[in-house]
Amino acid sequence: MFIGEYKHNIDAKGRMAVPAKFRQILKKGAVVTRGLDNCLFLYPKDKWEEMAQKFANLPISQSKARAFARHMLAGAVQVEFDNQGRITLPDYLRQFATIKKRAVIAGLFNRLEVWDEIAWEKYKTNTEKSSDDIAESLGEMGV
Amino acid sequence: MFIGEYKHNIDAKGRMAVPAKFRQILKKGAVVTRGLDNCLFLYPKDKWEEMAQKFANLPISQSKARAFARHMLAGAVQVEFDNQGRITLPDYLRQFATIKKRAVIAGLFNRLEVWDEIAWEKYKTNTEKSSDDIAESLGEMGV
DNA sequence: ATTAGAGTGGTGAAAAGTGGGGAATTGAGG
DNA sequence: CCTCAATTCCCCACTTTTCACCACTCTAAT
Repeated sequence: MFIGEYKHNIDAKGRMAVPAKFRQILKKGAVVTRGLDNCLFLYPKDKWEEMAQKFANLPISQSKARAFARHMLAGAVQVEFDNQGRITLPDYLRQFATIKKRAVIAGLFNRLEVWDEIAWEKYKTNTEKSSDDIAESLGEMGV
Repeated sequence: MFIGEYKHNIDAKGRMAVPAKFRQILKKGAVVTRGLDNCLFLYPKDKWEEMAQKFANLPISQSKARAFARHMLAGAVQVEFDNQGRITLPDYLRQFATIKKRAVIAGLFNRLEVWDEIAWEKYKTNTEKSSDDIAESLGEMGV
């Protein structure tokens, strides 16, 4: 599955190389969508459909649920690989994540996340400061 | 299992020799990740997957859970041994643990820890002074 | 003293990442 | 229906990094 942290460039045409070790998994199809914390989520197609099903089944009566479903579902695109193992990220997704040139790809087990490099560094320093909190939370999460 | 303390060098390419007596255990695969107190954790693959499964299933909707999953999962890499019994530590992990050249490998029963030598010495002197106090607190945790 | 195992360092070939050019496609205007 | 421009996509070429392999040193044990 997906783990690790990779720094890649995005060229003028919005193309981004996917780490080689993940291409095999994504070969059957991949879906990118708006994620949380201003990053993009990239799912293998089958995993995506499973998630989409969950979002679609959220109670339609609650406005928060509707907003979340729209966020995740309406922003999704299926992406294809070129011969160099790159995918093209549409403008509106790059803008959403404020990705200019340097991007970070993070493996989160069953999905990849795509971050603007600076945003990623900021997020890390912010959350590492509270790493004690996080460690304490281990108990709460049953780890 | 893993016990003991070893001082090894890391070369310009980020390669570090793993103590020979542990290689057999890690032969089937090993995963390094950001640990706590600014050191790295090294787990046998099967042990790690067990943990990763828990991280991956944390609720995606809670920001604390996302932060923790990113710390542990995005910080992880599967490492392979070369013919000399070395593993390569990626830049971002060496930076995280502030490891330059001299590293300490410590056996913690079911995991190995990798420390920058100086950080390790500091940590030891700090905790040795207060180890009596620590021992007192352990009682509260049922040790 | 010799040998075997462990740790360290360097070198060359292969793979991965990056950038750009040209053909094919699409869509609008004549 | 045809032409032209704009965009997309595919392919080629270059650069950088990674990985596998080889060689040396040091320690320890026979």
